[in-house]
Amino acid sequence: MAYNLSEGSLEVIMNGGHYDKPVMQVLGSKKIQGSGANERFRLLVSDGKHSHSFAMLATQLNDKLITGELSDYSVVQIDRFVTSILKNTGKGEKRVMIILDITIIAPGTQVGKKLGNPSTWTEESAQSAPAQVPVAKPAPMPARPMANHSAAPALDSSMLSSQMTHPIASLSPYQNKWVIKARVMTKSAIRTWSNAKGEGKLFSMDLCDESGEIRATAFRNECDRFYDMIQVDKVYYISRCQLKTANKQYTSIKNDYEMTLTPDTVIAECMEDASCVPTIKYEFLPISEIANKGVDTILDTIGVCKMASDLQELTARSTGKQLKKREVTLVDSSGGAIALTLWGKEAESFDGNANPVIAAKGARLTEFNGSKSLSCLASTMLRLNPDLPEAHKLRGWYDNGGADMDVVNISARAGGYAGGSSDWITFSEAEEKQLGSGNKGDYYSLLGVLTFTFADNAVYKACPQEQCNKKLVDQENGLFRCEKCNREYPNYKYRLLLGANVSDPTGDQRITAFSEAAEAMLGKNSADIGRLFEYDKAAYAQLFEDVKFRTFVFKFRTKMEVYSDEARLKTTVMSATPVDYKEANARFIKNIKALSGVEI
DNA sequence: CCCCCCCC
Repeated sequence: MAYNLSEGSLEVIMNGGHYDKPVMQVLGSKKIQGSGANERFRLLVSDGKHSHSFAMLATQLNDKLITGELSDYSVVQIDRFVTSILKNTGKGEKRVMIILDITIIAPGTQVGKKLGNPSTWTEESAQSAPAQVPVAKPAPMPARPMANHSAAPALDSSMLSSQMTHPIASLSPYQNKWVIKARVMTKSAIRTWSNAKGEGKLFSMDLCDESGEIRATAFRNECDRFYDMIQVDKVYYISRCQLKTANKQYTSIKNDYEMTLTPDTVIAECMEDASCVPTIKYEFLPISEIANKGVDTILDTIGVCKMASDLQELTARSTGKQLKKREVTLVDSSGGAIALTLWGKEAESFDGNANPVIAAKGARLTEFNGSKSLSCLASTMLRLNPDLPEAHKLRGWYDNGGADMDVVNISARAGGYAGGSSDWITFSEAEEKQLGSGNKGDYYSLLGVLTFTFADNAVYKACPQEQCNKKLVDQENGLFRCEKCNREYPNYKYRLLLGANVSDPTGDQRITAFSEAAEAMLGKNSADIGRLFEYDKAAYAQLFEDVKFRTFVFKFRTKMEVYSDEARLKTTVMSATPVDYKEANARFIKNIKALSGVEI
């Protein structure tokens, strides 16, 4: 089969002209920076006449390279691209093409060879080539910042066309003459800080265009100057910011750099058609797949708000700060449900009565008591009933039976059956990970055998008050005293405090189980066990014999505690459930697959 | 220059 490359298109593009949907061949690719989500690739392309490694792949197309879909020798149609002039490359100006959209006409394996005999395109060939189109220059900027530092009028936006702006993906600290045309995806509230280095205030915003995204932060004066002007979803021309390397630790924005607004920064709203600038880019993860992600992952998801809690007010233990939160439960057609925690004003104003669709960008995955949920950060963007295809699809699904669908709640609390949301580990793994050594205590699940129970003193007379489970002191006069309530009662309730040993193939652990967990293991409630203890010592002893060597799925909380100068792990049973062997086998098979790479 | 993002 013959492939028609757009011969001569490269020349036109390198001279700053436009060529509609050129067909080129990919001859090579090279990673030029970043890793993971921040990788960026350069392509060696040929139009059959010339070849040149001036093409950069917009990051959203990286997958095509990584998956091999876009391989060497592929013939592609470049559906959309922008060019940008890079300065300070050591050789003066250098034009690059950023590929925004691509159609693979023929895979590399099918083409299998270099087409034609392209010569390497050089600056010299540029000069010798007829200048068919005037070279687009970066937009003219005012020579100096406006004296009054007013933001808006400094730029005559009519002088700018999208052709004269720079793609966000091309920005770097080595080049300062640029104008971007970008949409504000998110804008934070103003925050103040005070530390050893000083104090101040700031807000940040996340910007995007066709080529990529970037975070911009405004401090102190710039914070005052731009905060009111910047509106989410609007498109602005922005220039003269300082670029620096982004600290990936604090953002999920896909860019190696971030920008800081300076006294010279100019921002003007784009008043013309800005439909070419994309709106927020989501990478929605189906809710059922969120459980597979690691804690602290920042992710996007969309779901219908099935339930919303009341507004809760609480005090942060660490900072003493007053907090307001509301927990909403999101469901989607993947059959998953997850809790999303809203904070502050967002929590206050939220109304879940009409079961809105919620799109969340940049929520953080957290884990508590072994179950996962999402939490909003200051930078998380929530949209209610957004005009997105995914949202309309979900609405239709929910209103036509989805509301009644059985869902697996990833955020189900421990104590009940947690729906298999957290992995089982072994005692040796718990030790390796030094679980329990932190301040907060750690939670883990484990498949283990109860090898010994300390039956003596496993049952005690507890304060009859519902919330108080304190052990009572027998006054020997028919009354029982609770030290905690500072009262005497004629009655009591039985509670359990069961010490036991649990073993698994890698080790064993002394554990403590309180009433609910102990009842689950012993298969009798505390009151019945209390009666046996009083009236049928043999049956009581037998109960603790019978439970020995039974296997449970334990959920533990473990924490290092010091008893008379000796550090010891205190491990409490949060829940103990009988083994569902079908589910257990599914876990083991999954592990074997993961470890061996062998399909079973 | 922030980088905290909370709680059960």
